[in-house]
Amino acid sequence: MSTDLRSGQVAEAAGVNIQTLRYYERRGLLAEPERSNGGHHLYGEDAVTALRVIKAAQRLGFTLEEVAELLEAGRLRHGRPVAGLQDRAAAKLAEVDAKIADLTTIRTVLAAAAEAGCDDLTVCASRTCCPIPFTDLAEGNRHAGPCC
Amino acid sequence: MSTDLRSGQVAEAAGVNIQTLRYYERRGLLAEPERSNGGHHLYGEDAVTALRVIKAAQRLGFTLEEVAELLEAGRLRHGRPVAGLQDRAAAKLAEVDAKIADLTTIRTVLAAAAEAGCDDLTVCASRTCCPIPFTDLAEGNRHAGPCC
DNA sequence: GGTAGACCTGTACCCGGGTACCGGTTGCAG
DNA sequence: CTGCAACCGGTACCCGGGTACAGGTCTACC
Repeated sequence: MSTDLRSGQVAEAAGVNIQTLRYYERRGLLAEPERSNGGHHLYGEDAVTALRVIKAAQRLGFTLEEVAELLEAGRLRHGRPVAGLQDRAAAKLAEVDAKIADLTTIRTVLAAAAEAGCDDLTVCASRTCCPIPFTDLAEGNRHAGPCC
Repeated sequence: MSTDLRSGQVAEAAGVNIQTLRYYERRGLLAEPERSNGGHHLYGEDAVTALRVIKAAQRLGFTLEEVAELLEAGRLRHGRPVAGLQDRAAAKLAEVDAKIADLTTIRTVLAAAAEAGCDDLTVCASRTCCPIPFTDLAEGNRHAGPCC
């Protein structure tokens, strides 16, 4: 019933490079499929789904390592509850929120810089009228508002 | 008048690693300073400021290469207007906005996944009730809302 | 059964942004 | 004047996420 796909077809269908497919297999994100007599990989439809899942998780902000854990957890979870998708999604949600907040700060600063007509960073850095909070930004502070 | 600082002191003051200091010099982000007879770098206070500027720009989302261009542009600009900080800040602002929008989408999806009680990605991917839009996400689509 | 094109494995390289190690000077305090 | 920390340049390595290339094999179609 598995509609025997070749690697090129799978890669194509999922929109990834063949090398990437191989790479995911090496990293354990994708199960090694059946082989033809000659050693060619023979995938089922589910491989395409799996790739899409990986890509989706990646876009949700998970690293490949996290994706691997997530899939592994899913595979093992049968019955007993492993700290699974739910918890991790919640944690990732917090991360994403933090990142959004951070970018929002940055947005504010950039907008201020654009509006204030800053033109040269090195000059701005020594003028008190510049809205860029160099020191705070350098230290990676959140919630750093314009200084003046 | 330059309060002759040594590399360790500069690095310390700016909160970076000495190797990083060297690295920035190699990349042309930082002017090579005076040297002592023995070849030790002798920095002025301005080096610390320069480092802070670099770090700030980096946190605003500029790559080191962009920072280098920005500084270069500032240095050359004297008089005639080069496409300087202003334009780039505006462009970067757009990028940041796009990134925020993207993350917001992701946030929505993660929240939905958490709420729907998804537990296993591979299982979810084949159930229509899962709110994760695998296909859309895989293709990197913006504005991909929950599918059901 | 020949041949084009897809596929195989293995290894090496790319990017950005650093960081680490090494063996050899310098600077400064005691 | 000695000893030790700090510094020097150069090179090599790290991370994450791939991508490329070489040289050999398989499949499918004519």
